[in-house]
Amino acid sequence: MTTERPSRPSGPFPAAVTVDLVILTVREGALHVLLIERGNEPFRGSPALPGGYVRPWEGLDETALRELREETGLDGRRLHLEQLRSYGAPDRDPRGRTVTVAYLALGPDLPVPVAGTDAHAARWVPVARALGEGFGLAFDHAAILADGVERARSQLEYTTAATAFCTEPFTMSELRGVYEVVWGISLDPSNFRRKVTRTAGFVVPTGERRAMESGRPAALYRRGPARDLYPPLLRSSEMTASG
Amino acid sequence: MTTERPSRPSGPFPAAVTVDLVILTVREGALHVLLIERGNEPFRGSPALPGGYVRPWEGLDETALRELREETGLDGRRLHLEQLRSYGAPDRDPRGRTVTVAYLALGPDLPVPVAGTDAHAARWVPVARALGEGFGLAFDHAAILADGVERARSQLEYTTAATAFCTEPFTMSELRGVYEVVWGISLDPSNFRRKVTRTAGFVVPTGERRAMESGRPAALYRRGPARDLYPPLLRSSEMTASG
DNA sequence: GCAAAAGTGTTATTATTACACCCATGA
DNA sequence: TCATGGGTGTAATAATAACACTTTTGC
Repeated sequence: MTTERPSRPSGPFPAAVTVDLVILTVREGALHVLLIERGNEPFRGSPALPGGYVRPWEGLDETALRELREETGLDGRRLHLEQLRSYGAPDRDPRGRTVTVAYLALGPDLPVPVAGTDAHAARWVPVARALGEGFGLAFDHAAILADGVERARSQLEYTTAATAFCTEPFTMSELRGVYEVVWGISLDPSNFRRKVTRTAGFVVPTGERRAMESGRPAALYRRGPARDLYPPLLRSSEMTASG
Repeated sequence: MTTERPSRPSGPFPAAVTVDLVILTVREGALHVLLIERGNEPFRGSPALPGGYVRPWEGLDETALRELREETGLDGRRLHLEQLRSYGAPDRDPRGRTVTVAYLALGPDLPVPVAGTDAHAARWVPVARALGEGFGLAFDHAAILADGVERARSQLEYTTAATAFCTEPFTMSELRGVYEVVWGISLDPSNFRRKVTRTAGFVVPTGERRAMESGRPAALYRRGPARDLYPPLLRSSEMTASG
């Protein structure tokens, strides 16, 4: 709280606070989200975003990190993890008033959540399907997921977050593929390369090369220290929509 | 909530949920924030962001709108109002666990909060002072305010939010002044004008003019329908720092 | 050699920047 | 007429977009 309002009877009332995670990755040429299957009512059996209650002694970020570790076995400090926004419609949970703080995590194609301690039926689902008709995401999770995807798209414009989707070391094609998959458009390879390599600190070449299935071997890169992109890499300027 | 975790005893525990408002305006050539003076412990007598408890039947946006109306007497639907982010450090309120959802409101130089029903000692404070040494904002409100200011700066780059600071109708100078005050830099008047007028829907000319203290009368404009700026008006590209 | 993908170069277009200069008004 | 912003024009620079072309691999 922060401001009492003695003149108006509106003191604190108990609410449950949770953290839900929108964990995105790029797999098989499509954006995927990590979903679990609910084991309890309400929405028993429905797919849902992983998440859980904030514990009394935890900060919100801490809860997000813990949930991420529990659900995926991954160290959140090595992923892109940021608070997305909060959702608190009074009827969002039929059991009672809950407010959830959503977090967005971006990571490379993780070895499927099996490492998690209690990864109950966690699985990767293409975002297009999870947001499609009749998929039936629990609660308001479809809206949260949609917001998360939009945030991810925007992050690709102004930050180096795309590298979070790549397993190091990665090729320029792989990085470009992230943009293409997340934005759903095609980018001109040569213009993309120029943009990335000329942005100081976006990627650093390892000097190594990797042979591809076919064609000339590609140079390998790692994430650079830069976090922000200037100038940004705007999707509306669609470099090239060469299907 | 969303995910129970039967294997781990971590059920819901009561937390108070509040909404705090970062209400910004431009006055006398400086960015100001609306602060109240706390009447109760803790931080009794300290300046703080206006805010209050979320009521049982309210959504978060509703609470923000209600608080805005109560504190300033203004209709939030006519201001730029958006969720900023949430803060939930376990020790942020000594009375107990609270999570606050901060909102950012941008408005023209409001007729000082007197209209509010219970505007207890609400006043405009220059942001530079509120964030300065020894000002003593309650709770973690200094961090929230800093985040709000940074968000506002960023919004000016990518959206037409700057018009929210202007009283209609406004002149090009007034709009430019908003950018200069919020960003703390000087902009080249002619380049700024070109940028604004060439962005479809940013502003619409009224056809009227207003005589200034000195010099040629300035054309008047109103907010246009556009919400996003493309291309953006980036502050790093500092048009001109002719300060 | 051929296909395929990496990578380089070149040009046209657009956006940004800097700044010169004219316009309309009050004093 | 002068001082003071408002407002227009223009040229240099930088970024983007489109696309031709060369390189290096596997087969």
